[in-house]
Amino acid sequence: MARASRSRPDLSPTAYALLGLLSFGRELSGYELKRWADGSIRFFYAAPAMSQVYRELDRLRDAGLVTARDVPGGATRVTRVHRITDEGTAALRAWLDDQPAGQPVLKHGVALRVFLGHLADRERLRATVAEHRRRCEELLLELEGVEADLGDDPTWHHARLVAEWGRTYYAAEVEAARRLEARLAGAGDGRRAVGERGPEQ
Amino acid sequence: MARASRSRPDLSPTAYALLGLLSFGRELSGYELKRWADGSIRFFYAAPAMSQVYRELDRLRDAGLVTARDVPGGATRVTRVHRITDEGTAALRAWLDDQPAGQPVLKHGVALRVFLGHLADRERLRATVAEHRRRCEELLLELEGVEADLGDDPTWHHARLVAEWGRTYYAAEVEAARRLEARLAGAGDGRRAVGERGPEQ
DNA sequence: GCCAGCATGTAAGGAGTTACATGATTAT
DNA sequence: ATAATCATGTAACTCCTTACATGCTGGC
Repeated sequence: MARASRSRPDLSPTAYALLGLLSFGRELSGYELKRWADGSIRFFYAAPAMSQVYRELDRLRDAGLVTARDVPGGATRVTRVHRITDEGTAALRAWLDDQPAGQPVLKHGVALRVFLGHLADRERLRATVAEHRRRCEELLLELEGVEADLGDDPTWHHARLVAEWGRTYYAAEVEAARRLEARLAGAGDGRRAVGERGPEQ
Repeated sequence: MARASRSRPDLSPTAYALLGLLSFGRELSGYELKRWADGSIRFFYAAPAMSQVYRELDRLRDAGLVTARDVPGGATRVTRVHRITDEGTAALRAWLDDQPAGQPVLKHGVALRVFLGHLADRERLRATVAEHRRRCEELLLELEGVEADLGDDPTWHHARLVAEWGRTYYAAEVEAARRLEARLAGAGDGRRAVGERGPEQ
C-alpha cells in the first residue's frame, strides 16, 4: 500500500544512525562513514557491515535525505561523498521524536554459555569469561581514547555523555566478569549433565 | 557443498539456546519453551518470537536433536512436547566447545538517542533516559524474583551465576542512566542543529 | 614486486520479526 | 458472555551478514 509515501520514509534504524553521523554536518564517503561508525556507534549500537553502509546510503539518497557528489582523484578512482539535506535533518528529527527508543537488544553469547555451564568444562568456561573480560577492558581503553579525542568542543557534548555511559557500562561488565571468574575458579568437578542422572534411567 | 552433513547440524544460536533449555531434562511444548525463555534467556539473549520457537523446534526435530510427542487433552486440543535426545546433548556440547562465544551484540536505542542529542529537545531526551532507567529497575526487580525462585537447587547453579551477572549489569545501567539524567537536567537550551550554523550559509 | 589501505559495490542467504489464521479452555 | 490464556502454525518481509568482484595508490 505504498507506505511512507510522504511524511517520513521507512528506513532501518541503521540508516537513521548513519544519517545521524551525517547530521554533524560533514561531507563523508561510505568508507569514511564506516570508519567513523567503527569508532563511535560501535560501542553502543552494532556497527553495520561495509556493504550495508552503501545500501543504506543508496536508500537515503533515493529518499532525498542526503545528496551525493563524486569527487575524482582523491586517493583512488572516485570517491562519492554524502551530505545531509534539510529534509534529511527534518526526517531524522521526526524519527527521533516519533519512534520510541524501545528496550536495548542484547545478545550475550558469554552469558548464554555460563547459563549452560552444566554442559561445559568449568575451566574452559572460566577461560571464556576471562577472554570476554579482556575484550571489555580493551574496549574500555579504546573508549577512553575516543573520549580524550573529543576534547572540549561543544559539538561533541552528547558524544561525551554517551562515552561516559559507556565507561560505566564496560566497567560493570569487567567487574561482573571478574566475579564470575572467581566463582568458577574453585576446583571444578568438570562437566555434568543435568539431563543424565545415573547411568541408565 | 551440503554443509553439516554428519558432524554437527547448522543451526542458529537461538536453536541452540532453546536446545539448552531442553538440556535441563524437562519435556516441554513450544509454548512452555517460549514462556521459559521469556523468564530466563530474555535477560541476556533476546527471547525469540513464538513463531521462531516453533520453526527452530522443527529444525531440531529434523536434525534428530529432540524428539516430539503429541499429548492430547491436556489444556487444549493437543500439545506437542519435546525432549532432548542424546545426540542433542552431544550436539549442544560440541557447539559450546567449538563455537567461540564472540562479542556480545548490543543495540542500544537510548544511547543512540543521547548520541544524537543535538537534534532533540533536552527535556524530552531526559524523559527518554528516565523511562529507560525505570524499565531497567523493573527488570532488576524481576531478575531478583527469578533468582529467589531458583533457590538452592544445584541444578540452577549456573542460572544463579548468570542472574548475579545480570544484577550487576542492570544496576550499572540504572546508575549510568541516573547520571545522564542529572547531566541533562540543567536549564536546557533545547534543540540545536550542528549542521545548521547560521540562518543561510 | 607485493601488501596494506582506500574505495565501491553485487549476490546469496540466514536470522528474526510482525501480521495473520485458527481454535479450545478457564476465569471473571 | 467475553476476555485472557493456552496452543500451533504460515506468509511475507526486513535487517544484516558473509563472500565475492574490482581496482587504484602508496609504502616497504
